[in-house]
Amino acid sequence: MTQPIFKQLRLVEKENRRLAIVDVAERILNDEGLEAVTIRRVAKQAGLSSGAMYMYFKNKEELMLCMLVQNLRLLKKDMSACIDDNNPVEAIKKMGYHYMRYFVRFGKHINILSFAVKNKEKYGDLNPQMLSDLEAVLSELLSLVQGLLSTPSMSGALQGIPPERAVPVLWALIQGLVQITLPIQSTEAPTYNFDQVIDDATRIFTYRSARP
Amino acid sequence: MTQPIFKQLRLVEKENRRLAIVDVAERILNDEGLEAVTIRRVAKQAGLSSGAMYMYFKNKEELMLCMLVQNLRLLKKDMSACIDDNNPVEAIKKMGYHYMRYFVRFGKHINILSFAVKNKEKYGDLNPQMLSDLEAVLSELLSLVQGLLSTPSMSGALQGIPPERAVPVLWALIQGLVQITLPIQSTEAPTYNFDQVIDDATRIFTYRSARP
Amino acid sequence: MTQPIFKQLRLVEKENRRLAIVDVAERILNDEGLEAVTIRRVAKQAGLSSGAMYMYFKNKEELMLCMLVQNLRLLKKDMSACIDDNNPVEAIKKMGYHYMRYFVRFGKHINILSFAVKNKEKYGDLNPQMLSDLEAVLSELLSLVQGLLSTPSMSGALQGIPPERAVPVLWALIQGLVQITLPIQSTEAPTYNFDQVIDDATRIFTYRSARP
Amino acid sequence: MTQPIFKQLRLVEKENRRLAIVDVAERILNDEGLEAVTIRRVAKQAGLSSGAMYMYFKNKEELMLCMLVQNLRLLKKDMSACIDDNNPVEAIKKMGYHYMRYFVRFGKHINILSFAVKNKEKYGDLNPQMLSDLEAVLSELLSLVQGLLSTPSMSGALQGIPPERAVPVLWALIQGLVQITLPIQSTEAPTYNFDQVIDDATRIFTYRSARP
DNA sequence: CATGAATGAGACTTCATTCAT
DNA sequence: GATGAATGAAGTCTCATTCAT
Repeated sequence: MTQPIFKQLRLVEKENRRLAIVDVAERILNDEGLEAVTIRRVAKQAGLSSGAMYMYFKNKEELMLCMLVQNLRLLKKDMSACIDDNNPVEAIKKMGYHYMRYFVRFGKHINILSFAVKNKEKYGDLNPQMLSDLEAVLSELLSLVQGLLSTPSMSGALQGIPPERAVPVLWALIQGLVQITLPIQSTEAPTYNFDQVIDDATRIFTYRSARP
Repeated sequence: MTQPIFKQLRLVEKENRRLAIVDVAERILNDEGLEAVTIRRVAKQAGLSSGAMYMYFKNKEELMLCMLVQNLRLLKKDMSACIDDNNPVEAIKKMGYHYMRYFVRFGKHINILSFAVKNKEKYGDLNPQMLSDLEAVLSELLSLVQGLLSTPSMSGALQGIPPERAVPVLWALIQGLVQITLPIQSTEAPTYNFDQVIDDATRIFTYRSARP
Repeated sequence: MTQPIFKQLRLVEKENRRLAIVDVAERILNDEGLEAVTIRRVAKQAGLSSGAMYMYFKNKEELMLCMLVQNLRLLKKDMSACIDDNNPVEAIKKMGYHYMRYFVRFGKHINILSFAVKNKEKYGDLNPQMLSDLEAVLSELLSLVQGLLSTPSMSGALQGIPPERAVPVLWALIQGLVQITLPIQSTEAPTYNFDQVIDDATRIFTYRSARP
Repeated sequence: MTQPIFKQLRLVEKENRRLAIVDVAERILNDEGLEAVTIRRVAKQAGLSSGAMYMYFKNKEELMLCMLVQNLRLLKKDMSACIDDNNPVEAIKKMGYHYMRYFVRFGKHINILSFAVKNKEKYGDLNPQMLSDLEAVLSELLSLVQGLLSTPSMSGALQGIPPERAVPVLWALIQGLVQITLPIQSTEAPTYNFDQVIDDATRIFTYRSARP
């Protein structure tokens, strides 16, 4: 009867070490780019042998997936804090800002959805637990946005389009904005600026809601 | 007197072979993803030795750049055909459609802008001709969209935001839409559909212009 | 408590394998010339995959440097054994002989000094430990020669030139002798013979010391 | 009867073009180092196709050999101008200076003798004409030095050693001096200086001749 | 549990040389 | 004579992954 508890503790420790490794991997991703995220480098910086990595992740792919889920959870947490039914326009802007930060951290390197989809085809043998975690956090994110679009004050802007259908539009707008302004912003003479563009976008997008 | 003609013919042939190689590279990009686009594989599928590739492209980077420019030209051609000042909303939709096709073909794998920016820093020695070609086609594309947004019937939707500032918003929206709907669409039970989403988006985006 | 010992043993083994690889590289250098010393060939003859070479040497350059240091250490050991303050002339001859052997083994292919200088510029990231080893053994070698030239019985031959300035002259003479006699000696009908030439050289060089 | 003249002219032209190519190769050797001397690069800079190179040189090896002979001829010409029976010591210094210049130009990259010997083994099929040219110019060079050492005023320094045996000693000294001082001289804080070292060397070497 | 040596494939790239045109 | 496209081998190096210890 004591065994199960032991085992459980072991599992918890293992999960913690997993997270620690993911942290290291993320730091490398940020500091040196996607190509620098190699099993060896992560292992070394995590104080492990490269062989040991395979005790925590079946694959390099699984490590990447784990990073993705981790980051999406963070994004969800940040976005949750933005909800403000009294001022959905402002909330949208804030969400956009958090998405940008997520994008800079992670999304820049790995596209969520194409990753998920592509890998479902190729690596059908990825950890199913992790895949369902991914789906879970994704749907939570969408719910967040949908909740926002369901506030009465937004209905004007949506022009009768049901919120669940407006979600992808809003999400797409934000993602597109980030992607398009980000690389330009790092130029010497940036022609666009994220803050301004997102401001314009929300103005256009929420025209009706502004003056009900 | 015949020599120059000969040489010119040679050059034309060479250019054709370049394009053929780019075609092969693109096929691989589509079928197997970005990482599969290696000099070796392209060469083999093009029926060349890997060494011969360097007769046509100084670099792997130059090959990629060549693909990018090629695709953007196609996109511009397709978009140009959509211009319709009498019905800018419809034009936007069509452009979105073409952008989607471009994105499926190419943009999915390589982000234009981040590519351009990153490489300007790292590979200052890329074929300058090609780089200026890239800049040219990019600015032409932007002009197209800007032209569209400058039609009187659009001014309502923009709410006083000058067209040049609305361009990135529109572009971002389209790009975002494509990215977000595309991978989901290829799922077994797609929850979104590109055509519908872009329809909703234009409805929201151009609310004012619809009923002046 | 046993772990550290284990690790140490591992390190010793690794160092031994390094040396074994250097041995192989040297054999190739001797048998087939400098250009034949490629990572691939060394690896194959050492019974390794080319990839494995990079466990022992960060670079091809590091391998070369390792060979160089190894050989200079041998040279120094051999030269040290020649010191004989009572008969510096004979000592010089013996040193010349050892330098010749070193030269045949290694120096023929790679010029110490130009290697050291060139690489300090280009590869500032070479193993610093090894670079300092190189400098150490080089200065020890120079000290040896300088010590020899500082014996009172040599002062006559130097004609007031301080020993530290005579060092390069002597060294150069020996290096030049070796280089010039060696290739000719391997001809079918050698016109010069190292032993005779070095004999003549010391006679000329140390004229005064011979009859004080 | 006219044919032979034609052919002869053709041959002269061909020889001239050969020399032009050698010139180009040498420029590359000087400017960019030995590894930069590739058939392609030489061809391009000479305004030829790479294929055409093989009309003038059977091999890359033959091109190198041609460069070598060319340079030795230049060296011989320069050295010839130094002969001064009244002041052989000064003449030796000047010869050393010219050897240094030759060395910087060419010898630095390719060792005469080891080249000659090695290639006689490996490439027995090198142009025999050229090989005999090489031998000829080499022996002329040795004669020059030998002539210098045969002047009466030198006999003291040689201590009875016949001039033909002193030749390699002197040559070796010079070659060694150049090799040893040159790389150090390009350091930031050069410890040796060619002019000074050669001065010291001649002082030691010609002790007797200075004060008969 | 953990190590790290080793593999084997593959990445990009350059080169001397040949040969159809 | 001359071209330049093409080859094939070789170069250095990195990586995910496995396995004896």
